[in-house]
Amino acid sequence: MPDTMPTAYDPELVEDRWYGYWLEQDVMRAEIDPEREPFCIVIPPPNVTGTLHMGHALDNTIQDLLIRRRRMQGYAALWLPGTDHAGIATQNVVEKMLAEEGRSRHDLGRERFVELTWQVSQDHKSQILGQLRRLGCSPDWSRERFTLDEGLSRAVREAFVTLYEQGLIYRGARMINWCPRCATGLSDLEVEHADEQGHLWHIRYPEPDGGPGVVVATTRPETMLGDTAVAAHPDDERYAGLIGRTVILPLMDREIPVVADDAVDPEFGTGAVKVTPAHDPNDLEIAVRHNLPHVVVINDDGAMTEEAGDYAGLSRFEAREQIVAALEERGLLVGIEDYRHSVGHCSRCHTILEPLVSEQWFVAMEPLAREGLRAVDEGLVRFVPERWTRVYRDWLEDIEDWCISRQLWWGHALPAWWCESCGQWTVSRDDPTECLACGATGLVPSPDVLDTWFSSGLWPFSTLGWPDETPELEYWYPTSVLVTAYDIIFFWVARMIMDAMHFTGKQPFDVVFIHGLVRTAEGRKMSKSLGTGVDPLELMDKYGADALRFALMQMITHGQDLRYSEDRVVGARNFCNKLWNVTRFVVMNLEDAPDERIDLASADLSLADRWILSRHHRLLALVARELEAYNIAQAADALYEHIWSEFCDWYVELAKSDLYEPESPERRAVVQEVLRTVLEGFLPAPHHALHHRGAVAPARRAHRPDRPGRLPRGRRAMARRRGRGAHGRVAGHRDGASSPARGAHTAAVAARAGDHHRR
RNA sequence: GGGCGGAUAGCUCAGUGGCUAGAGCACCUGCCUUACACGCAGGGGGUCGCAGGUUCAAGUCCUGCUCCGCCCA
Repeated sequence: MPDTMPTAYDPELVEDRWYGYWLEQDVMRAEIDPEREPFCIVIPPPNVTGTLHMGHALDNTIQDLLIRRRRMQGYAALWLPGTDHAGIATQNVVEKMLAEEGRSRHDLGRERFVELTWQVSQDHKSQILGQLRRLGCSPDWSRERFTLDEGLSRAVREAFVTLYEQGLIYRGARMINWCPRCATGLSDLEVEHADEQGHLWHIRYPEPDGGPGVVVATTRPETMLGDTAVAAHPDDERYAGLIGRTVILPLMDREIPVVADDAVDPEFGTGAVKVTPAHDPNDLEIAVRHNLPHVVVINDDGAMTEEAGDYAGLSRFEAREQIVAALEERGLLVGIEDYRHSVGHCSRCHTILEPLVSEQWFVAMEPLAREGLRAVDEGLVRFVPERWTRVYRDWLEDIEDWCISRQLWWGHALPAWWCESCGQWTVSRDDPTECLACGATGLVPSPDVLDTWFSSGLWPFSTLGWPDETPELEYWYPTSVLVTAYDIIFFWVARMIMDAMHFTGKQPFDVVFIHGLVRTAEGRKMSKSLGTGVDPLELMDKYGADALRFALMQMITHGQDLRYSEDRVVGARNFCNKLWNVTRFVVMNLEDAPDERIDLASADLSLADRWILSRHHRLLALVARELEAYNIAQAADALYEHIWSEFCDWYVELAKSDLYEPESPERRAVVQEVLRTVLEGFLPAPHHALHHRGAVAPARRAHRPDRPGRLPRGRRAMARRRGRGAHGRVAGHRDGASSPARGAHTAAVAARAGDHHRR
């Protein structure tokens, strides 16, 4: 046996092979079973924008740990895999590909662009799923979903139409964030604010009679062309005399009023501000209060409109330069100061956004937010760590309506049709042939698609068959745990909770386990474009999937970002090697052990025997407790400590004399029994290896019911011995984790240990 | 401006009022001892961010402050 076990652990020899074996044995499939308790995790669907990064490796390692543990405990444990079409993100990826060839999406046209994006996304999807397999993940592959597949698209329509019928989706002209490059509206969440060094330009707006007028300060002089007023605080004595009078808007020679408004901060700039209702949300509010007209001077594409007079057609940046120059020439530029201010950028392409008034579709969030708050208030959803509850709550308590329409090509079509006859919208579950308002035919489908997060919000129940009342939904929903990073609490977690409460009347999951982001050793963000990304595939090739997984598990802190360094994976790989070798040692020394187990409770135990058994039971209890509390790193560290420092360094060393020169055959047999008992505690597989030397039928032990009231749990053979494949053939068991090959060293060790204690 | 998190060994981090504050990595010394050199035995290394307070006892609880990071507006 030892001659077929190399002295150094070699993941390549076992990982693929065992994954294939699990597939062959169908151990990942979850089936509805009224005799068992359901347990369900739906995967946070990776975006089909590319391949998996370290964050995914972390997220999915945790999920695999949780699902394997429950599977081994006898639950009907479903881990539902899938991917997200990721609307704007994927569209951007494909547009960048085209840009490299000097083409744009418009060169292809909508139909061909969407076709291309399908190809690209399918390509990414298969890579992603392959990476999950490489990582050793054990979802039920037969239930894989994609946000754009037929069933989920139907769920999206159902949700949209229902909200519309309930008056919670409406269409209207509102000021929204507009990305001139993507040429679409965005939600508030898709805006990335960054402090940038800019200028505060002080511009004089003279009085019609040539009087000095007022000096306003602005960071965006190009918008002045659309000014329809100047405003000052009502208590600001500097401008008391000007309120109610007019000034001349330079360059446009338009007479505009000076108004008093509480919203003006007297401390900012000169205390007088220009009012551009069409291009600034705060100015729009002032305009509403003072009944001011709107003048649109910047277009959808970021160029100046006809309303911009001499500047029409220029880009907003060129216009700024020329306007500043023109003002200076006319002596109206009173001063320029350096000024750091926050600028909104498109979270996908980083273009500076324009606030524009635009006709879009919105979800009225307030009623939904109330339901979302109820979910946490009543304890239906529990955040782990608990402090994220407040982050979630604060956002919901102060929520704005959600702009859900996107002027993109990649995504779910908005189920709305425009009637050219009466100008009304028809919103419908099925493609309508005539206008619901006037009955006219010739409806024009909306060209818009939905915000990608609209479909993600339905994910926990749409993947289980909603809106149909499927057996899966009935059995596994609400799901058990959601595992995700804190950066998508608003985008995704909150919306899932609100949608679930609204559409299903139940929480989408009982627990949200929030983890941090994987950062570089220096604490920087990992990013492919910055060259700071680390490819999990490369690490797995170098050290094995288990080493990566165990390293990640050890690094998990509650909600803290974790700093990755390769040293950690090396350490975990060494631990894998330790496990391999102690297994080797035990296997070698149990060649002649009897199949009959010794009852340690009545055996004549040495001090060392009693010590290690006591430490071992303490470890099993500790791991179980830590995992129930989602203290994954603590569980991993406890295992590491116990296996290495207690079992290997002390017990195995002490056992050698009893094995090599025993006082009596009985003594030797007892030590052998202790060795296998402890080893099985964290590595169930040797159980088989030790008992299948001869002709013992694997099935007998594999199906040993080891807990009354539960269905039999399988045990996995240690079938790595070449030429003895039969020993590893354990048919029909449902245990997907107990192989020393992969699961054993990471998730399954922890899961197994915890499970052991539960019995 | 509001909120959250962090500050403990050179680095990354545990530490849930109670023994001499721990681990991994790194470093130093000695070992290829028949499970493992991806290893073994041993060693050095700390003003627990600062200042107060509570307590028989504080890295841990309270107050204030400093610095770093993140989120929101």
